Amino acid sequence: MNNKLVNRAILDRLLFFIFRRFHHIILYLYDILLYYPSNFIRFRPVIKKRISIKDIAKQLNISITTVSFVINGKAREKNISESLTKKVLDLVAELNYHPNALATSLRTGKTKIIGFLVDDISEPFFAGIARRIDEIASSLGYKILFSSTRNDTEKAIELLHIFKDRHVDGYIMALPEGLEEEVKKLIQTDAPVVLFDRYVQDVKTDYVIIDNQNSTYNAIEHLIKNDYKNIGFVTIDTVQQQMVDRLAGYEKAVEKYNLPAIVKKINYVNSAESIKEMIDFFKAEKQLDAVLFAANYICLDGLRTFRKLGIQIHQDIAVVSFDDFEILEFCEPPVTAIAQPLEAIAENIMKILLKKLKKGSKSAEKITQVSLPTILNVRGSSAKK
Amino acid sequence: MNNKLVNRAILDRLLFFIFRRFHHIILYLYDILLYYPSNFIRFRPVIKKRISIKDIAKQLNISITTVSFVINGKAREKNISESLTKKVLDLVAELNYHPNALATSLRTGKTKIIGFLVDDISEPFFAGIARRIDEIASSLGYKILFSSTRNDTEKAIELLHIFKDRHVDGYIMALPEGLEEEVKKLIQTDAPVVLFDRYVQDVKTDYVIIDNQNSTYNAIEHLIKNDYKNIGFVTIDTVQQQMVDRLAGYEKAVEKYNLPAIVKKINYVNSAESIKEMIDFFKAEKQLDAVLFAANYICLDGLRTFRKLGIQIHQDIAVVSFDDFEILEFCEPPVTAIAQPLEAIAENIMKILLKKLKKGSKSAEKITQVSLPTILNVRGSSAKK
DNA sequence: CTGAAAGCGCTTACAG
DNA sequence: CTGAAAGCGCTTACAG
Repeated sequence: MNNKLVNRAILDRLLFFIFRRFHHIILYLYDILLYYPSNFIRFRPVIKKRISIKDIAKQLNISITTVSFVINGKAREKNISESLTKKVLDLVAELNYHPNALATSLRTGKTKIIGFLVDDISEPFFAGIARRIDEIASSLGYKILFSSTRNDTEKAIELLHIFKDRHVDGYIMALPEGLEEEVKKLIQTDAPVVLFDRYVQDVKTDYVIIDNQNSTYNAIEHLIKNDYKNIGFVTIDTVQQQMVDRLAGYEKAVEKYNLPAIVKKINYVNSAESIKEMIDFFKAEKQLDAVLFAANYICLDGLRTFRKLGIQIHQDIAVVSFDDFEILEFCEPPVTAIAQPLEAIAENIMKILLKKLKKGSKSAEKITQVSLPTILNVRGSSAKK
Repeated sequence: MNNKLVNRAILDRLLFFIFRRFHHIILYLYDILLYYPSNFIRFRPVIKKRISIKDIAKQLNISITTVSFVINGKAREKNISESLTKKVLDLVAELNYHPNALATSLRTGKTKIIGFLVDDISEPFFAGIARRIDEIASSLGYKILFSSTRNDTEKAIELLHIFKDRHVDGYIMALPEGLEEEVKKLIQTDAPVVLFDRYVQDVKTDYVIIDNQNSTYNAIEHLIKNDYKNIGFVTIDTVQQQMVDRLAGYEKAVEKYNLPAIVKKINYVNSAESIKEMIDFFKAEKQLDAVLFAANYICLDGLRTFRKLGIQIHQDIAVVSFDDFEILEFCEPPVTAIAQPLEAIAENIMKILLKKLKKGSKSAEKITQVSLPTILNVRGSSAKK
């Protein structure tokens, strides 16, 4: 019964008062006693505790320094004998020891965590990027912490701060509106940041986008070659650079071929409102023989509009979608689409980020800005008249 | 020039040899000097360093203990005077101090990170759950670390270990095949684990699933009420409990109404192979007037099969899909579907997990197993003959 | 070739 | 009502 009361706290106090200078030595002896209790006195069962570098060192009677070096693959560099190295590695394997990542992080300042911030992780495009980024990151020992801003600037700023507090090593984000200044500040602290999907002329940083202007230009040229002459362009009313660029590509193409520019800029609130606006648009512009929808959700609403108006794809109007998604394959006929190269986008993001991560936070690095080509998946909806 | 060389390392050494016992006091003086260099000697600009609890304490001339208590809202509890509390909070706000989450985690053993493990984060169902879980978690100070197993058992086990090494506070997972033993081990260590989507009879743990059996039962009953008499069921050949339950619901329904059970179990490898098998099936079973596809990807392949065979939805065969997804709305006519309640699933997962997180890791807790009802979205594909 | 010890930035049991 | 100090589990500059 009394043995139970002999716990570390009480022992500590006693030892402290007996002889302060030998505190550590005595504690050490006490530890031995804890580890091999049966050799000394009857003791309550040893509590299973997470094994640490100290335990490894103790069992081999060497210092934790040596253990640390071996574990971190610095055995050769630090001239640690092969036999000792092997002993350490064997024990590590035997005890299934894994270093505490938290302690390592606190010490080194690196967490091997990357923050991933997008509007909504459940959007297929972002979810697709997330999966691919995670795959590359995981293979290199990094993990992804994600969050969705849900188009809320306040929330986005807060999330950025949370990432910072948690010491993420790097940031990947589809820049939310209103976060330009925060991101600038972040970049000034030498934090590795890679943007994708959107970019802002004003924010000088690394990013990976697609070549929006040429994508729409090529799509429109494809329609023109298939004899379409009244080609509409449905987009949203925004200053977002990628949407501006898509429109510019359209305008460039129709101008070059001397065709009329028929543009509808939806004041996007939600799907229902958007459909209403499109109904008016398509009713007013009966001469249209083709249309390009500037993004997946716009195209979705466009297809819904066609249903309501009884408009037949291809038969009544040729259709091209910016962004490719499964539904397009199931339309009758299937819809031609500009596809974003998810794989390439993810790879480029990670390539840039990892380069920055490796370099350490020395500033004055070069900025890498990548613009990737898209693929035009030609289907029945844009076939020759 | 020489001033530049007066760096902390050298000073440390000197101090160390001069008088070891006063080391700390001297260092403290040195710190003052660092902070107010202009008062003493010409010094290079102070390096901007991350502000810590120490800095707050030093500036107010109080102990870090007090600062810590105030920051953690224990001021009242620890009887710290209101005026001092205010002083601390003011300085914290002024200096924009944020505690280092890493240090807190190392000390407390809590990371406020939840590990989220699924087959593929880019699948709409998982991505949808991910977003909702993140929202609830974020509002409570937790963050989500995710990874995709890609149906690789080895990888899944590794990922689980990585989560463990990173000390996630809890786990949410759609149990991958072959991970039963690992998860059992995890649960034995009192780690909070909540499964969803799948479950295994054998693994006693908390989970949130949907009521698979009743879902298919109701859907079949719906078809029967609309006069369908030869109802097929297309599923995959698997022992996964949720698929077994879906089949059971079907079988129960046709048995009750004395109808034939016409079941196709696909040996699922990929979409192309699956379509091949379905083509054979539908060619052989011409008498079918309705079919229920047991999951979204099966339904997708079913729809592709219909295209190839020129089978018209509803006109030739009534269709119901287990899982609702956007494409179904765009079919002609739109397809009836059993919809999983994403919101409710996410909420239940988090409710259970948070309860376990709060309790601390005392074992002998009750196990919560939730089975949620689904919604049958009735559309044109299953209308009366 | 190896080890003692400081320190990353917190929390908290004690002491007064 | 407040503080000194140990300790979470690592890494690494020094010392020998």
